[in-house]
Amino acid sequence: MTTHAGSDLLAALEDQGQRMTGQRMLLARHLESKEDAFSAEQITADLPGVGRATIYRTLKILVDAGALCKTQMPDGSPRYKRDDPVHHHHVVCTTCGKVGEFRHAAVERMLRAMQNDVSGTVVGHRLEIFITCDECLQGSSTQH
Amino acid sequence: MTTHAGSDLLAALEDQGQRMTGQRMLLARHLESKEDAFSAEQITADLPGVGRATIYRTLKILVDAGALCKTQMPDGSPRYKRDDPVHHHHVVCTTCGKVGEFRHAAVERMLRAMQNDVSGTVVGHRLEIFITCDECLQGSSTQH
DNA sequence: ACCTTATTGAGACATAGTCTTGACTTGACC
DNA sequence: GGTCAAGTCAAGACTATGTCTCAATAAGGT
Repeated sequence: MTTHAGSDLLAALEDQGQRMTGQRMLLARHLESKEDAFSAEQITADLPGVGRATIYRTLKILVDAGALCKTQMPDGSPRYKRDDPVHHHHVVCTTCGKVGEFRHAAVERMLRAMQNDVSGTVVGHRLEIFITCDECLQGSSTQH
Repeated sequence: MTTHAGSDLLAALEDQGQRMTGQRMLLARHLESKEDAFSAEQITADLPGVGRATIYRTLKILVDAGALCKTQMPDGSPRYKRDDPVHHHHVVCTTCGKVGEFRHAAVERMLRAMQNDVSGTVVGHRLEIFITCDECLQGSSTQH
């Protein structure tokens, strides 16, 4: 067994048949420490020793492998986040940028209904819910 | 009345209290002629006489005014499209890039259910359905 | 230890914008 | 019709998010 204890990200890379390089281990370790959603650029700033191309390349591999989720802010700018690999959607706070997950039966039901309604074959979807989270609501009300 | 016959886009700009400049009229007239979704960059190529910044600025104004819709391809690249101003979502063919609209009770029902489920206040959402449209399906099957 | 092959970093290139600045228009007021 | 402030313009610098190429390096199987 070549499992790297506690790192699902490294495991995901291995599963993809990728080589374990120093940069990837650095990156994986760094991402494990991130609780919140982050931009690729943040990571390049955090890890000046790792090239930009490598970071973008590795993020892409991890997204494709399902070990990382990519979501988009209301303005379209992308954010990455470690997430449950099971299918879900994102709740994004437009104020603080925090990203949460949700699964809701109504969503899946809606998507099934959709399939019968559109002409052509549904191959995917994207759903994001934008909110102002409780913390940000409190923050703005105390500033009154 | 200063209505510009047949141009809801110009009307939208006026409603926003924007000045009617030559560039904006050119742009509006050009957009009226577009049936399908387009990228901002296409427009800059179509109208070499109008500056890039002006085009991006005006598109943004039109999107904010609800006269134009902005949607995103699966890879995140944005497309603009003239659309019904009533609330709807987009069906995007991942093969030919054609963008259609749809409205479905299940979607709105789902969003209402959502409201009660997330912590915070829902301020918006984004939903795109990716399909392979009938034409593209036929095209690929005949190539077999 | 060796050798093949994947991976890396640097930097060019592409796309989608935003921002600044000095010049030019609009449109409102006379 | 002329004046003038404020809004708008084009050019071009700058940012973010990627992708691609290429020469140099490092993994990892044997």
